[in-house]
Amino acid sequence: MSITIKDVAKRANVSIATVSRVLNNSNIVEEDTKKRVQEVVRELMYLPNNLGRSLSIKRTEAIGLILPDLFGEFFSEVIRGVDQTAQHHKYHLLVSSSHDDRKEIEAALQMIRGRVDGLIIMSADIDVQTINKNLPKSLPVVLLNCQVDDTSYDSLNINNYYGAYQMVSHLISHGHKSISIIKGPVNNHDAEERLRGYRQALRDGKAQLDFKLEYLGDFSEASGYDAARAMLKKKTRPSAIFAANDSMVIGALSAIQEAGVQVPEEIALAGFDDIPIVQFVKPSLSSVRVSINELGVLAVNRLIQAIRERSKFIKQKTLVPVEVIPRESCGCPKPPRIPFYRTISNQIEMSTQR
Amino acid sequence: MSITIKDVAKRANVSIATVSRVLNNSNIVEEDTKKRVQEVVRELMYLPNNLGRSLSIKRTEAIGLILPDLFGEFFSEVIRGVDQTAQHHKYHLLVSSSHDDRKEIEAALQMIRGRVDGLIIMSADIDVQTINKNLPKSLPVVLLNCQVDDTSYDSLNINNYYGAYQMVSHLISHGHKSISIIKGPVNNHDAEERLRGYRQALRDGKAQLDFKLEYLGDFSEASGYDAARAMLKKKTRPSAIFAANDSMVIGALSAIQEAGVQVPEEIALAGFDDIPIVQFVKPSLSSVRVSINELGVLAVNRLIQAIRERSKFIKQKTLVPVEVIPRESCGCPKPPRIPFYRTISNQIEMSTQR
DNA sequence: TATTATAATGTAAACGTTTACATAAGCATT
DNA sequence: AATGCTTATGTAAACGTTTACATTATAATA
Repeated sequence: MSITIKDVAKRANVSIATVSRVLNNSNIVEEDTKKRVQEVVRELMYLPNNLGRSLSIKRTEAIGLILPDLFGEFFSEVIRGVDQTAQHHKYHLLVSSSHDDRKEIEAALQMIRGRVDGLIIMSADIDVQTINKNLPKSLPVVLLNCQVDDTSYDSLNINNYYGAYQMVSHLISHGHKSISIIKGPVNNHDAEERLRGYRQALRDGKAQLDFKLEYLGDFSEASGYDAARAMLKKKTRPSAIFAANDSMVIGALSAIQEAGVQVPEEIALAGFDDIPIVQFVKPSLSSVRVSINELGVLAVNRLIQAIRERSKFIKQKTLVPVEVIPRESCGCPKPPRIPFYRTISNQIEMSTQR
Repeated sequence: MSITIKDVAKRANVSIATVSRVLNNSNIVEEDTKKRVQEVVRELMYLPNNLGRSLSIKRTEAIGLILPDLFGEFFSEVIRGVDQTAQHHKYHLLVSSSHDDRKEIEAALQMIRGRVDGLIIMSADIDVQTINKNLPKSLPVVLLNCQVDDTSYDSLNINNYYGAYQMVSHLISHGHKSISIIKGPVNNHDAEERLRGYRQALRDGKAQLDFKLEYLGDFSEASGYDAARAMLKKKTRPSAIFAANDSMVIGALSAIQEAGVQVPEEIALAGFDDIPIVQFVKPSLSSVRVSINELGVLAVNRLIQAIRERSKFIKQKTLVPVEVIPRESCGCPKPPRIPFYRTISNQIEMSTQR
């Protein structure tokens, strides 16, 4: 069927060892034979088989990435960061998705096993057991935004606490003393951390810390809308609102504008995540940008280090930095719009232009 | 190092063949031995090695996808379609990116070779030679939106012609007789096809076909802006504008609104690609949606067929259907906004909620 | 009881590489 | 001329599986 190293060896009148040496340009092969072998390789259009090679050298020179989904801008950004960094380290990338489904996660782990030298896993509800059961202990693994308490895996998490802290501190620096929060759902780890950051910023900034200022939301636009309506009904309303995510801040904005209240003059707004829409609404919304790309970059760097150092590698928990993006809604001037290269249109054209 | 089938065999006092049979639950193994082997497998936490397996059975049960980039909503959508369909067919997915770079494309092809049973390639400037040189003739390949004239590869392309034709016909159905086009760059295949569709629709719809109505653009927002300004300066202006992509239609909208002209009352607008922003601007913009997801689905289906049928498989060129999405800018009522699940925010939360 | 069919298991080759080791040839050194 | 060193090449084992074929044990048949 396919042309193998044996065919080349036979045709060039050498042993397969010599052919292999030529291919991996080992320097101990005579110029003459080298030429002859290369000639035959071209002639037969021989292409080495990676499976055989990997099996032999016990390396695949590829790393794996398992995501809950491959869909949407967030995961796309992760993939991009991972891809670029992997390529930079001369590693190839293998992507798989789990759809946050127990069965599929196991299938993904099993499929990827043996095909990669290391693995990055991003999944909300993966547990250490599942990983242990489906991956050899020897395979380097980095967990991305997984909520595992276990210290037996290296892990990276978004610094929700610090992001919220920074954003709220920024609001305080605008002179706000009474800042409400629209919280995320209970038992959500991100939400809890963001709340914690909010509270600490109030304490440190000597602003009003009061449970009355805390409203419950569930990360949905609707819950943000409801929370803002509730605030506006009160006798005294806060001078600023920090929502635990952007969806809720958008909902809140609707409610506030409906009530004829001016943003940011009468009430300032800030969110979290920096989703694309926040820069298109009016006024543009201040938010905390999660450097998703960097998430991927860091993950790969940790992983490669783990692969290289093997048992010497020290596992740790890393917090990925975030960045406050001030816009009109907190009282800052509107920054320039992001470049257009992000849009589908341009991508299609980029991919089809010669 | 790692536990292999031999370790299991030794421990269970059977041959590796028997262990293999148990693992692939061949039915010709006695219940007793089966139990014993399974016991040992659990005990040693044995995990079969995929490389060895694939090498032996000459199948990997994976397909590859090579994209120009892994970044952004467009490719993300492609990946999603491919991923889902592959999973449906019990194939795993391996993704790699080329960055539209000659060297990287070759590296990607070489790396993926042997690791997959079939390959989907999406790249603007790949040529048949490169593929031939780096992939065995026996590997099934499907080309996605590549401009290759060669018939030796199965290929899928977006139906630019029909999309433009449909959109312009839609404008005509609104009563427009004088419809301008802002063309894409010359020598761009997509642009040419969209222009062709525009002209044919005018012919068939008995609307005014006149080179004076055709303005040159380069797919950029700025070029759309310029083209619209030029139109507005003329004595008689068209009653509708069809831009060859959405970026340009957004630029045109700016120019038109600056001039104080009403959309769609005084001039109607339509674009191509259906990028996310078009539904957020005011008025929302009618566009042609490229079913990117379907692109991926179709590609996988073709590929799997090619893998299954091998030499019996008949290569062809397929055009992927597109869909007109009427919105306010062409005079249609505003359709409901797309659900919010597409945004980064929700994805983060979805991926971290338990 | 001898023969044959069936079922369970083992043996070994195969998949396509790499590489430690062996071999052989050439050459310089004594 | 014998020895050792270098260099080029070959041999064969190894990587971890699957599987055709061989072997053995067991049951069914005459």
